[in-house]
Amino acid sequence: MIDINLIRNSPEIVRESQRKRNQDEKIVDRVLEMDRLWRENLQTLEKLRNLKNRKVGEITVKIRNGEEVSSLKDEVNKINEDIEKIEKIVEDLKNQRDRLIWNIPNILDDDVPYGKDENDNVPIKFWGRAKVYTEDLETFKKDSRNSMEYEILNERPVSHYDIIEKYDLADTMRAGRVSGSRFYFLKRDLVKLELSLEMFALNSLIDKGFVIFEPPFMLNRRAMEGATDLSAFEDTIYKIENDDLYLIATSEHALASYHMDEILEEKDLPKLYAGISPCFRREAGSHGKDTKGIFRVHQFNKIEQFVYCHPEESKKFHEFLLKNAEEFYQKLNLPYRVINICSGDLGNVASKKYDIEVWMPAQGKFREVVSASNVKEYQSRRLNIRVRGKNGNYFPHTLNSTAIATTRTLVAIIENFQTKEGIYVPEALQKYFEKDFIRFS
RNA sequence: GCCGGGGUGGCCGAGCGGACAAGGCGCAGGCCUGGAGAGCCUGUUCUCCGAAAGGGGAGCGUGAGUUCAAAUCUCACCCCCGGCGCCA
Repeated sequence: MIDINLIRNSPEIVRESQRKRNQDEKIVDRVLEMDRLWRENLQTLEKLRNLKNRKVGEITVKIRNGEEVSSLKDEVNKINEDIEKIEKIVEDLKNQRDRLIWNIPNILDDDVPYGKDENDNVPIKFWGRAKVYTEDLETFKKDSRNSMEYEILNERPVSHYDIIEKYDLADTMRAGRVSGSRFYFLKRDLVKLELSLEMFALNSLIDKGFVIFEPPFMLNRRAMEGATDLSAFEDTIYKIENDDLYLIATSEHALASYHMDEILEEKDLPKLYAGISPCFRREAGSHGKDTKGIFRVHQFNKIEQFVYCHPEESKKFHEFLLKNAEEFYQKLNLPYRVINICSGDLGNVASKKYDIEVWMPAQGKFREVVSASNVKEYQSRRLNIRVRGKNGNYFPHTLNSTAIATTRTLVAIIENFQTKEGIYVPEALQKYFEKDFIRFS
């Protein structure tokens, strides 16, 4: 949620942000109008309540003195009728205003490049040596801005889907029967490889000073609404029937609402949290995309970084989170690029976002594995999380970033490290996996 | 799930129909001091009007109700503690 005072005092900033996001800027004027009407009526209401309070005070005094009060009672009853009427109007106006504000996306950071859609995202960093099938070379050179080393493959690597089905490392057919499409049974070595990824990421984050959490996998409506936005409720979030509960789509949701309605102490900032949890996503509106295998699924496990910090430090921590995530992929030796998400492709909650995309040699594309967002005070306002400051309380900034999303990283490993005989296990995972190779049999 | 006990400000805690939610702790500012401490004063949630000084309104787990008046009474729901039951 953005600050109503920002809309009141600098509506042009909000309009500009809306324009760059390709979103309605007239909403700003509707908010201002509702706000004006609300304040007008609130004034009237408060004057009436003040009058009533004074009358009730008179009654108190008179009763003490044993005087007659029935005419005063009648007066108060009359005022109460007026109060009741105008209370409804005020409440209604405030709800209308707040619903509008609630739906305004976060104000864009100055660093966000202008763009219409994902094609305008700006690659800013490249790392590693990619394996590129000859037919993909042109795409690769374009997408890597000619800034990455590569080696040519004369044969296209086998898709992760074919490998996991053929060697029984996962079963999506039976999962389809018992749960539906986009579900999977992970099996055999892939289960252990996933656990190795998780241990690797958790231990690294502990070393960097993060406190690790396994959060609740369901949240109530208030917490979920504070952590997400309305479009997430429609496209992403699973609702539990008969209960006020919603399945988290990432542990970010739980870690953001962890401090809901609290006032934090300045000396306790920054708070570096890491969550490990399954992520449940409806994937509504993604029909036809990545329908096979485990790349885009309704349920996967993820280790997430989350930070609460002083507003002046969020820029710094955004880079910190990205650096941590990059380190994981470097240690896994997976070639990647970092992109700065453009205004038209940015989600409502983020003010600025980086994605890490790993080169997938079987798909011949860079694919998203990490998303790192600076949310600034958008979530802390919605969740009513404040920091006690010397000159009054303020809203902390929150940030989140994937550390490792297991299924997508498994896909990256299968695509990048396969041979005819099996899959090489990245060195960083070997001490957890206890083998260096998954042999096809 | 059942039977008790409870939910008050940043924290502790009194109030259990009537005048500003007592008191304490913590924190911030001021006075005092050579400096600190002690002591004294003010402030410590949200919100509206106001340039400010200042003034108003709301707020006692949540929501409804009774009353001129509700932290206080009634009802429903949520959460915490204890006991019983069930249970991986």
